[in-house]
Amino acid sequence: MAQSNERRTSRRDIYLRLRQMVLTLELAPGAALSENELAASLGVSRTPVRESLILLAQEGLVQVFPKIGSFVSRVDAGQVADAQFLREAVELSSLEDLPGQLDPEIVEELRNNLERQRRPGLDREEFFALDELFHRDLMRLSGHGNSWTTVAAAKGHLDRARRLGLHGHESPAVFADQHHEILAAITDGDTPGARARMRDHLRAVFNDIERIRARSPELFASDPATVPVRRNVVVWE
Amino acid sequence: MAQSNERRTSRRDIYLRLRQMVLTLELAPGAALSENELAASLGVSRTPVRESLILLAQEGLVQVFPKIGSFVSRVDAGQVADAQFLREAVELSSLEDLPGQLDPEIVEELRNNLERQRRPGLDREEFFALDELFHRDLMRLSGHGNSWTTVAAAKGHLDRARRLGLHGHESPAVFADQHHEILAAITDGDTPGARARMRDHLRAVFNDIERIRARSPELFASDPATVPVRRNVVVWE
DNA sequence: CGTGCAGTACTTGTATGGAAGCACTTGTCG
DNA sequence: CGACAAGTGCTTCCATACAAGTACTGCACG
Repeated sequence: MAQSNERRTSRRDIYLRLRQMVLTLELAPGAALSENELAASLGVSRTPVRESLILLAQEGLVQVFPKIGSFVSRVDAGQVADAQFLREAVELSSLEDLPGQLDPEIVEELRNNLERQRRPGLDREEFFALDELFHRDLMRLSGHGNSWTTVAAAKGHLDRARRLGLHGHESPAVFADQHHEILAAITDGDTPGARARMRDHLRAVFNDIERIRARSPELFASDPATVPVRRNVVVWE
Repeated sequence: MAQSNERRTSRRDIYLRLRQMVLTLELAPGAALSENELAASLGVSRTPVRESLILLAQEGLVQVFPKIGSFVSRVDAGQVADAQFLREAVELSSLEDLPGQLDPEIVEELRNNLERQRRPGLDREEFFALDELFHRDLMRLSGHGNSWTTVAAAKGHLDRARRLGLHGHESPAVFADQHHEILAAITDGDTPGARARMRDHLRAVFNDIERIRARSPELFASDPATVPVRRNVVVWE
């Protein structure tokens, strides 16, 4: 896209880096952040760090309590459900707008993507990256690629919950199969079938979450207005 | 909601104020902003102003060009269409999840709202505020009130376009009638009817935009990568 | 008169120093 | 021993100074 337009700036780097760390659970839900610490460890001043935290706070990925502290937000079950609803509504509606003739370039890309999803020895993050691209390209097929951006921004909590779900022995192969069926229905021109399979797929993803929530409740927010805990002294190394 | 939780902070005030000014067109699309000027006129330092602009930039309501300037973003036809798609998908899907027994409190609120929409002498901003609440409450009926927040955040461009559309002699009465029909279908338990009327309503809103775009093209972005113009020297007084 | 170049006035980005506030710790007094 | 209060150390917020970069302005020169 307008890649040359966006000048490289320290804030953008830090923002993307922190965001990735939160989404991949490298920064665990509930972890305490600190402008000073982050600034020191990232080698910049507090300003770009602080501005990044503010952006992440607007996305709901961190919580900032004035004069108290900043924390990686716990996975909120309500927000997960909201993101699920939003995503389902948008992705299913998008299927209704599929054109008669699919863009062969995107279809080719989707097929390549699917093949890579089946590659053995795929690690979790690689699979998630492919999954993200797959769903985005599906929406590009119907000309709603930009709306995927909004969905992607809103589903931070959902993504973290999914990563928790795949933390164990879950295999991504099941999801890859579902992806395959969805694409098959689309290329067959079977819109109702595509809708049904897409809905089943998204719900399957969602159902995993309740399972993991029962297993690791401490990563989820119990109360919408959670009380922040003071920084636990964690000596690393 | 958690009103007492959010402490009053200078940044939050400024952010909300600027956002309102952009959405109500008090700050016209394309207008040049300046951290220094805004800070001076708002009586604070650059910091909270700057942080607010960064947030608004993430919402797409302003554009910040490093070392060049900040500008109220022009209404982007693409973003308007994206917002329309998103909103339609979410609001229509929400209707599918309506419970058998509607919350009487919300229904009552919706009825009161409708009555006020018909009050003669209603000005534009009053109508928009009521419209906003009406659609939000509709989603609350199906338990998706939180998702409205996401939609509301994404439809900034759509809202500005709508305000342009109602700048002329348009009467909100037509929309109030449509609102009435939607609510009637819902309380009758006629979900398909509600869907159809809601879709017509949202499309009617959208169609107005193309009309106004033909009339005032300068407020719309011609090119996705618009070239910012240097601040025009406007001496006031 | 046209053209190029240096100067200037502005912009946002980053760094840094208090200001204000919260929570825990510790000492003191009943 | 228990309770209360001052102290300490941390946090984020805000203000401000400087750095880096852009675009316009006006003058000199061909």
